[in-house]
This record gives sequence, structure tokens and C-alpha cells, in this order.
Amino acid sequence: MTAAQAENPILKSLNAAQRRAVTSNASTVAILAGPGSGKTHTLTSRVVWLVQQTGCQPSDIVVATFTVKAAREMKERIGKVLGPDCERKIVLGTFHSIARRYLSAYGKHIGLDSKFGIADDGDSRAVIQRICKRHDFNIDPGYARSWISKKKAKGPAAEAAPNKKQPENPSLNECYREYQEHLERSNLLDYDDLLVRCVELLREYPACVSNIQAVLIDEYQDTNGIQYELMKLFAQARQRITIVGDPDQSIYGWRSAEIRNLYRLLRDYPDTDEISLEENYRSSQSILDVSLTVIQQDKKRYQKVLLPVHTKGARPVLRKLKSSAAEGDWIVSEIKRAVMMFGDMLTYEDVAILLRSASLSRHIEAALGKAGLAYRMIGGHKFYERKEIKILLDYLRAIYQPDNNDAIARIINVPRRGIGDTTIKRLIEEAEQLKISLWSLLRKHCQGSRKATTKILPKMEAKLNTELLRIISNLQTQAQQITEDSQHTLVDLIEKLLSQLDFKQYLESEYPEDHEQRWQNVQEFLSLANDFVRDAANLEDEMLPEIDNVDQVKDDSILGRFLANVALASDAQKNDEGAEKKAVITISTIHAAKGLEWPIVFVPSVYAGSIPHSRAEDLDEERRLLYVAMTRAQALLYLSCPLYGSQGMGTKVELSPFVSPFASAAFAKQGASFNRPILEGVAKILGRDLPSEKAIFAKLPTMFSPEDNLFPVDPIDTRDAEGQEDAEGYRPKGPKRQRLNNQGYGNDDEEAAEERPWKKEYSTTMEQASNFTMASLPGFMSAGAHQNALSAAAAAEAEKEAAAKKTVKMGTTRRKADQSSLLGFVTTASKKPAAPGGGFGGPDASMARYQLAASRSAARMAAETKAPELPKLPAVDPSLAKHKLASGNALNRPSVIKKEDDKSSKKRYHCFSSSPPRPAGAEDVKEEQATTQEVPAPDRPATSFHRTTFVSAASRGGVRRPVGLGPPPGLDRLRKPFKPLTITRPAKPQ
DNA sequence: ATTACAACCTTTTTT
DNA sequence: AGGTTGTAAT
Repeated sequence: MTAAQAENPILKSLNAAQRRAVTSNASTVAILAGPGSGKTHTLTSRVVWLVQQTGCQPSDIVVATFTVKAAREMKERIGKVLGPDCERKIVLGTFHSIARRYLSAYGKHIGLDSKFGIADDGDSRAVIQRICKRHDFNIDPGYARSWISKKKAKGPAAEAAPNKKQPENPSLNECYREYQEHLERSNLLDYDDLLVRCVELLREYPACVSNIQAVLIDEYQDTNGIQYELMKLFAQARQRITIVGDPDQSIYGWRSAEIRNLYRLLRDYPDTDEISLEENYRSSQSILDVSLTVIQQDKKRYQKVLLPVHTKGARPVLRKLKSSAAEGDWIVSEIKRAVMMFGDMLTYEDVAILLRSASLSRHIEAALGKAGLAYRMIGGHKFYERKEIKILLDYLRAIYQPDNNDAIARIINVPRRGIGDTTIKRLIEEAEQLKISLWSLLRKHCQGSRKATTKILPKMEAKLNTELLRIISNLQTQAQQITEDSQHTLVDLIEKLLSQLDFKQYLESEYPEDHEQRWQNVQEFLSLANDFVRDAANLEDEMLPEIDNVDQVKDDSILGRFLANVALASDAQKNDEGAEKKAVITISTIHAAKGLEWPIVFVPSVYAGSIPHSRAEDLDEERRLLYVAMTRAQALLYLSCPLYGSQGMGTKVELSPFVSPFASAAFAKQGASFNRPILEGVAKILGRDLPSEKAIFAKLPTMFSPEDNLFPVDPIDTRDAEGQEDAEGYRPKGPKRQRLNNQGYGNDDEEAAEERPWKKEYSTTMEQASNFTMASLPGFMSAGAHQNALSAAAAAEAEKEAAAKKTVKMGTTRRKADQSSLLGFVTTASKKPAAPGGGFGGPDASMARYQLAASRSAARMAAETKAPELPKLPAVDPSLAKHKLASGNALNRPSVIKKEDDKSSKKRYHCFSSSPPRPAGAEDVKEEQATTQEVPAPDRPATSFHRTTFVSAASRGGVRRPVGLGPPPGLDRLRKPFKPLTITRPAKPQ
């Protein structure tokens, strides 16, 4: 590189490959980036480079991301470097939101009413359902919906070929047609339409993108056909495109993402500069190894290299638990163990629990709630999907677009007006026959100008008239005024709506149990609206640049934009005003976790049916999903699997085929001992300062178990003994083992465990003999013995531990102690009554215990065949270790130790040449972002959390609820909290 | 005939 | 937490 480049601060934080990607002069650049390789950073830097070095105007750059979160983050990062001015000007957002902006500004050129609304999922479903029902189509509406969506998403490229298929159900096409007609009549676009119409616009009216100098696409592997088309069209003036992606992380095939787009790009732009980023700055080597083992089972995948930059680290864990409930409890215990054993270095903020589906969160939430741990949930139920919020949104939509039949239909009877489903349905049908909107039908009927054939009782008609019609038309008038004078704001409008509906009272009567919570959500909604108005006013967000001789419509009302925003960002983000820096555990779907990272990651429910989801059609994609989940972890990775399904007794569950082939070879069966080398390794990966041993152990609560031994390592369900029918295909791994020391330490099945006779005690001998060394034989886990020892030790003096151990009996009495140690720990964390028989009071005792554990684990590691080799790291200088760590120290990565001579060994994306022979399903390339962990997804307001669990959490002193649910934030929140951007690049890999 | 209410059952992933 | 069923009340 040139001298000038060397001095450029942007480039300093980049490694060679990244730098090449950033500074490439090629007009199209394809960056293939594995997980944790700094993808986002690279893309961001390229934007900066284009602006600073090549003179691109920010307003002439388009950056499209796949998720709102990614867009936000990128925006923030760019703003940090280029300043808010540039940040504002760059056209940056999800494909959908960018398309919406263009359609709203220029849609008139393709005959689109600029006041179009966006049909969300519910709308589409309702419409299609109605159509199917009306025609007695023998189609599953859900299927029809996705069929239509796919058809749209494939884009023009796929148009030609597919007739060869098979006789398509003609009703599908009819359904499609009518659906489209209906949307048009209501002036709605569904998600796919946004893209389809935008393609149409850019084709027919290229002038509106004539200014575009560069197009950058994030998460390219998740791009579908229509998006590819869109990308090309945005770039039509200059053909300058940069994409970043990783085929291994393609997890949106179900939404028509096509990995094939990569080949298309190379075919359409033969001079594309291909660059691969191979260094992984995120995870420990052993995490990468295991992840790679998983992903490599996909034989067709594009082989790719991941070069670990960090040391080996703790072995990833695959933990088997008896039940989902036990799984939840175990996760809690392991989280607590980790947080405690690392002193102040790790907080709950560093922990994520990643799920295949949101519904799996129930057990986890229950366990967290029981333990009093606060959490935040990403993905899954969305704020805007809440009943009470949806009602309000439907009213707003009706106000904005009275012709939106679906919105009207949903609110006709919402504060109850005595109009039932059947009547509503009839009204809709009638309106549709007449080709008028439901709104005008009602209007005319109530005004008497035209009687509806559907009969409406006078009482109800009166209600309709005074309540529904009046409210809506009143507010419509008010909504008009919003744009002009700033006296009336969107918030005023909503508040008026609330009062006219008597909404609070409605909630009270409708949800006697719940109403407070729901009212809080409403308040939250108000404050969200307030934020939106403020942001829209301050930074003229999302305004497209003026282009000479091209006129755009700026007619966009605030209300319209607000509604669009809601539809496109189902993820309500709350600017939490840094109010409380709640260190809170994150629960997320894997999909929503893409691009993020955490020091500690749990992936529960790794069983067949969950991770290859039972309804999944693409197993490879499911595997990739697991891969994505695993590669979110920086230092500690835990997979877990309940052996028996949650419901009832029946369902046995089988370990996911994605890990079972090498489960015992690649994973540890229980959490690692947090001995000094492990701790130091983690500290190094995270770039944090590790507290001294003393500091750590001074804080350990009494009765704290330093090992992951509260749950049996190889649980066998007691019910199994009682003649459970073997589900098809279920086969206990290996011969049925006797339960040795696997008595349930979890809290379920306590009784059963109690009654279970102890088969043998021979295991004790062995354990005693080996002292605390783990038996390495599979199936002979000494967890119980360890537990016993610890419990016993708790009752005795620390020095007597060895002796105490011998006195342990494998009797029922023991379990009591175990249990109390679990529960004791939980409560002790906050309270601190001396545990029964609590000899383990002081730091000294804790230290003693620790040392014991450390030596034990050292022994175990020696015994284990595959023990990770831990580099002997120099102990932290004691003086250093005494430093109290600032809580926020987390974020800087240390300079990376890069392996110097891997050049020779690394493979390249060698077949990344133009016009690849298109192996039918060959999937390739993609990327991953090296996000910094402090940019977790936006919080959901606490009010939207599952309330039940929070209530229980709140009631046990220890942990506070994550967010103050106070009154809506005042107007003092005029400034967006300035969140420092953490660009966490390793200092310089040479 | 319609509406309202109570007892079930079911939940992929997201713009 | 929602939707869908089945039953009771209007």
C-alpha cells in the first residue's frame, strides 16, 4: 500500500485482506467473509473509503442490509466516522425500507398512489383466507400465501423457466390474481410488492437513481431474486457494487434467498474482485473447530477456511439434561457459575441463549424467572404484534387509509359493539361485491344513503355511528393538520384516540388480569411514537437526494411514515436512555442473532425436531442455522439437549443429527472447570482484564459449586423404567446403563428420585480412589460424587475436606444437601443467610474450594484423551489483578495474536471465478459480521416481556426488572443517547 | 341465528 | 399468548 494509505486511520484497523477489500478499485467487489471476520467493519470502512478517498457523495451511496438491526448498526458506525451529516445522507436501510422510500417519492411514475400502505403478514393472511374460503379453493391459505410470496420474490430471472414443473393448481393463480386485486383496491403493497414495484420503478424511470455511485449489500447470501434485480438496478448508472456474504450463513432460504445470486453476480459482472476474509477474530479455536465440524457435514458446501486468531480455549460443551425444565435450570446454574467464577469480568450482559424457535423460550424463561434473573427477548413475539398495540395501529391505519378494509374489519367490534364475526364477514363480502370499501359501505349505511343488505340491529348501528365512524372521521381531520402545524403531533392524535375509545377502561374490562401491563404497553407505544416524531423532525431521515430534473413527491405524512416504519421494523427498539444499564441475559432466536456475538452462548434444545426443525424442508439450511448459532460464541459455547420432551411423559427426544455423530468426540459433557488457564484464555479472547483469584473468590457466595455438577451428566429418565413405549427410532445410546450417580439434582422428579432405590454404590470406590478426578469412562460420571463431596465439605471445615469425602454416603440424605446447595446458591446470591451447616463462609474457604476444584480439573484434563491443550499463560501480575475493573471495560479487543505463516496453508476461494459451471445446488459464499458485542439488539421494552416470569423475578429481591416501567418518558428525551461505537478490530494483524 | 364465554390445542425462522 | 373449538345465553 502507499504511504498515504498507511496513514489513513481507516485502514489501520484492517488486516491485509480487509484492506484490499476496502480499497479495491474494481467496480464490483465480492467479499466472502466467514463468521467473525470483520465483515461489517469492512463494509463500513469501504463506505468511508468511498466517501473520503474517491469523492463519492454520501447521498449517492446506497447501502442495503437485510435486517433493521444491521442497518441501524451500520448507520451508527458510519455516523461515528463520517459524522452525522453523512450518516443522514447515505441511503441506508433494509431493502424493503429503501424500496419504500423510492416508491413513496417516485411511485407516481408507475402509477402508484404515494399514500400506499403496507400490508403486513396478518393482512395478507386474512385476505387470502377470505379468497380461498369464498371460492372454496381447496388450498391451504398458508400455502397459497407462501406460494404467492415466492413467486414474487423469485423475480424476473426465474420467470422463464419454471413452467415445466407440473400442473399448477389453477386456483392458486386465481387466488394470486384476486389477492393482488384486493391489495390494489386498498392501496396496499405487501412486503414483496415493495420490491417488485421498486424494480418496476427503477426500470421504467431510471432517472431517479441516476445519481447513484455505489451500491453496497450486506448479508448478500440472504438476497433473493428480486433483491438481486433491485441491486442491479440501483447500480445501473455506475455499476459499482460491493457485496459481503457467507454462504455458510445463508439461513433465509425459506424466504426465497438464493445462494445462486453469488454466481449470478460473477456472471453478470465478470470483472468482480473476489476477496475472502478468513481470519476469525471472534471465537476461540475450539469453538471454531466444532462449528466447522458441524458445517462440514454439508458435503456440497463451498469449502472455506476459518483461521482462528485466538487460542484454543475451553472445550465446547454438549450437555444432556433430563427434561426441558432441567435444561433451563442447568442453564441458570451454569450462567451463575460462569459469572461468579469470572469475578467481575463477565456479566449477564455477556450471555446469550439462542433458540431455533421462539416458542422454545418458555422453559428458559421459567427457569430464569425462578432464579430472579432478568432477561431480554429478541425475536419471537414482537411488540407491535401485541393485541392492544395492534388495535391502536389498526385504528391509525383506518384513519390514514379508510379504504383499508382489513384494518376496519378488525376494529369494528373492538371495543365491543355487539357486532360479531359473522356479521363482519358479511359486511366485507357485501362491500367486496359492490366494489366499494367497507368504510364507505358503513358510512353510507349509517347515513341512510344506502342501506346495507346485511342487517344490523338498530342498537348496534347507533354504536357504530357514534363510536366508530365518528371517532375515525374526527381523527382524520386532526391527522390532516399534523403535517402542517406542529401544534398537533402524532402523539396527540394517539392520545385523543385513546381517550375517545376509553381505551384504558376497555383494557380493564377486557383483560382484568392483565390490564396494567397492557396499559403500560400502550404508554410504551406512545413514547415510541414520540421518539419517531422527534427523530423524523430532527434528522430529516430517509429523505432521498434531490436530483436535477427529477421531481419527487414529499407528501409523506408523518402518520404514513410512522405506519410504514412499524410495518417494516417489527422490532420495536427502545432507546433506553442508558437509564439503567441493566446487565441482562439475552434470549434470541438464532435468526435474530445473526451478526451478533457474545462471550457466552447457550444453544438449548439441540434435538431432532427442533434444530432440524420438524417442518423444515431444507436440512442443510437447518445445519447452517446451528452453525450460525455456534459461531456467535466468543469464549464459551454450550449446547444442550433434554432427553425427554417437555410435554407429558411420552416424547423421547433424540439428539440432533447435526451433532450426534461426533457428540462425544468433539464436546465436553459438562461445563469446563474454570481454572486459571481457562479464565485467562477467556480474558484474552475478550480482551478484558481478569481479576485476581483473590478478588474472584472473595465474592463467591457460600454453598457455591464451582463445577458444573449440579445435574447428572447422563440423565436417564425414571419413567423409562416403567415401560415407556419406545418411540419409533428411539434407542437409548448404548446399552441401558444403570443409574449410578445420576440422581436428579434438578428440582423435578424429586419424589421419583427419592424412591428410586440405589442400585449400586460401587462407583464411590472409584471416585474415592481417584479423589476428585473424573472418571473418564463414558457413563460413569462422577458428578454425584463431586456433589457429595462438596456438600459434605460444606458441613465440615475446608481442611477436612478429604476426610469428609470418605464419609459421604450415597443415600437419600445426601440429596437434601445437594438441593439446598442449588437453591441456597440461588437465594444466596442476593440474600445471604448462612447456609445450613455453612462452614464455607469466608473467602478463605472459597479459595480452598477453588484450589481443590482446580487441581481436580487439572487431573481430569490430564486424563481426558482429547483434553484441549491450554497454553500456559503467565499469571496476571497480582498488582494488576487488584485493579477493579470498570464494568464497561468489555469492549476492547487486545491486539490479536495472529499466526504468521498461515498463508501457505490457507485455501482460497479458488473456484470463485466467473461463470462458474453452476453446479445445481452449489451454494457458496457468504459472510458474517464481526459485530461488537456491545451492540446487542435493541431491547424490547420490559413491559413486553413475558410478564409472568417477570413478576416472579421481580418478587424475589435479587434482580431488578430490566427496565423501569415508569410513566412514558418525558419530553426531556430530546437527545438520542450517544452510544459510543465500538469498532473492535484487532489492532493490526500485520 | 348470533354473540359471548370457557375450555382446549398449537407455536419456525422475518421484511 | 393466540387461535380454535364447544357450549350457554341473548
